[in-house]
Amino acid sequence: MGIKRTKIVDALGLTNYGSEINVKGWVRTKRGNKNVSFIALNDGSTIKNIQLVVDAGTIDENILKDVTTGACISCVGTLVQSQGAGQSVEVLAKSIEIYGKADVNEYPLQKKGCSMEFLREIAHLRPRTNTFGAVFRIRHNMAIAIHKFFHDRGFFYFHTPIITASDCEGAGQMFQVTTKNLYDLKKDENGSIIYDDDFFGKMTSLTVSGQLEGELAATALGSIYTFGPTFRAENSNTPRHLAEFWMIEPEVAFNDIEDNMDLAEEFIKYCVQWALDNCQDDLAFLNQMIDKGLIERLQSVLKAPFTRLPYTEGIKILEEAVAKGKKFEFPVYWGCDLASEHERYLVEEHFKNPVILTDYPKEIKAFYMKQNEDGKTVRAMDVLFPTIGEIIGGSEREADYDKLLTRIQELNIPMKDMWWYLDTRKFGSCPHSGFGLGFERLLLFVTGMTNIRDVIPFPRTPRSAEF
RNA sequence: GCUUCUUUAGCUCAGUUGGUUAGAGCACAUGACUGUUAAUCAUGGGGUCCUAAGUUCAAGCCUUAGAAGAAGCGCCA
Repeated sequence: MGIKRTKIVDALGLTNYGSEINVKGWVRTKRGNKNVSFIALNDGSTIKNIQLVVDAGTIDENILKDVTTGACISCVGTLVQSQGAGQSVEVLAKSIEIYGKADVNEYPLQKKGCSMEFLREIAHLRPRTNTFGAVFRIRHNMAIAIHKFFHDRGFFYFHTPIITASDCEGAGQMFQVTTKNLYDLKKDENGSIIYDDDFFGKMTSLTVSGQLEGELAATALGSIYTFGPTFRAENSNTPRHLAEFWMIEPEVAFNDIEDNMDLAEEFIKYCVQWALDNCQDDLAFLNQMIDKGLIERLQSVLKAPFTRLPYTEGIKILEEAVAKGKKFEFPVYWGCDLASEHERYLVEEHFKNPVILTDYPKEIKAFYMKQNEDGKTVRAMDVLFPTIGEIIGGSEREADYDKLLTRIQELNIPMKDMWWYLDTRKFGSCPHSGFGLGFERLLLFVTGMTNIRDVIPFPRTPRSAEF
């Protein structure tokens, strides 16, 4: 053929009508009559298809009959202005080469009407759909936005380990990592498994958070962020949980809780703005097909500051709501952990705006959070979004060695896992803050998808690790 | 893990009080149409009604158990 391939995203912007062009991609639909056929071709470079026009007799019938939905083809033709209404540019086909046929009786993707559940069962093919093409292009763009946001502000991308020997990183259940023969486990006299001969010589697991190591980096490089896979072995069956997900965890020396909130809010707004600026076609599609209010909701998040509210004030609002007759399944009182119905009331009914809740009772938050002077609360912050709930959890960290040690001992956290973490407070301790943002939860918000299994290419959830 | 719901054609679904041969749209095949936009129109093929046991003269429909999926909740990001 000899003509260099043009990506469809570029071809659609060309105006040098009459010149020869080569496009390659997967057939979405073919339609027409005995005089002319129309082929909608997509190569993933954009959600838009390019239309190939085949005049009768131009292309061998035997080739044309293999141009079916799902087939992969290469087409050389003339770039022309479209006579039809749906597009401005199209390709008048001169020759078509079939790269890969797709048997119409076996190819599972339909032109319309597939449920998200069905597409999950064919996750190896679902990126070829409009919806998942859009989602995964946006996913890429969000990853780029995240790196650009932090890089532009002098943060360093820091790689924390995926395999860890500490079992106290968070409250989450962990996946164990071992090369031991599980059919023949050696045990000591107490029945405990002996790990001396395991690969690392001790029990190891997949990380549930890079935060503790991230803090080590922040106390050296100043401002860092992590962005990597994270694993939780919780038996969580919800549209907001994955066993394997990606998390972004910035950690900044000398930031207090206010700086931390500023960073979180600026960060989320930057990502949303990036999507609006760089993913217009994909967002327009999702806005039309998945969620009619998507673009408007994205724009509205950018307009107003997030509502910032101490936990104690939040409890007051909830108690007032109960007094006025609002019914909650779980009781509201100072000290209670907020259930999602409580969070949703604050975000979706009371404020109708993203809410950053701060200063939670220390009993319901992690050991490393900085204790307030009141002796009761800690400088935690949760960023709560409509429908998806907690999108960010973070805090100012406890910088005082004695306070942190006391808290660790109160909670019976083993020192063998904590000595190196405590050293950051022992040697040149500094105030610092950070947070964790669930990448897929951000994507839920940005794409309007409602199930987290549909914003990651190959979801891992309880009883599901296919592909 | 708890609660609820769902499972019928390749896909999305309907199926009345238990009653004779289980339906529709899309997809697919064939045909029609001189430019279609999820093309349209006509005709046609296509079924382990999730699995097992039970009740009944008779079960897609009722009962019990199981499986898979989803939603709500808990845990959290």
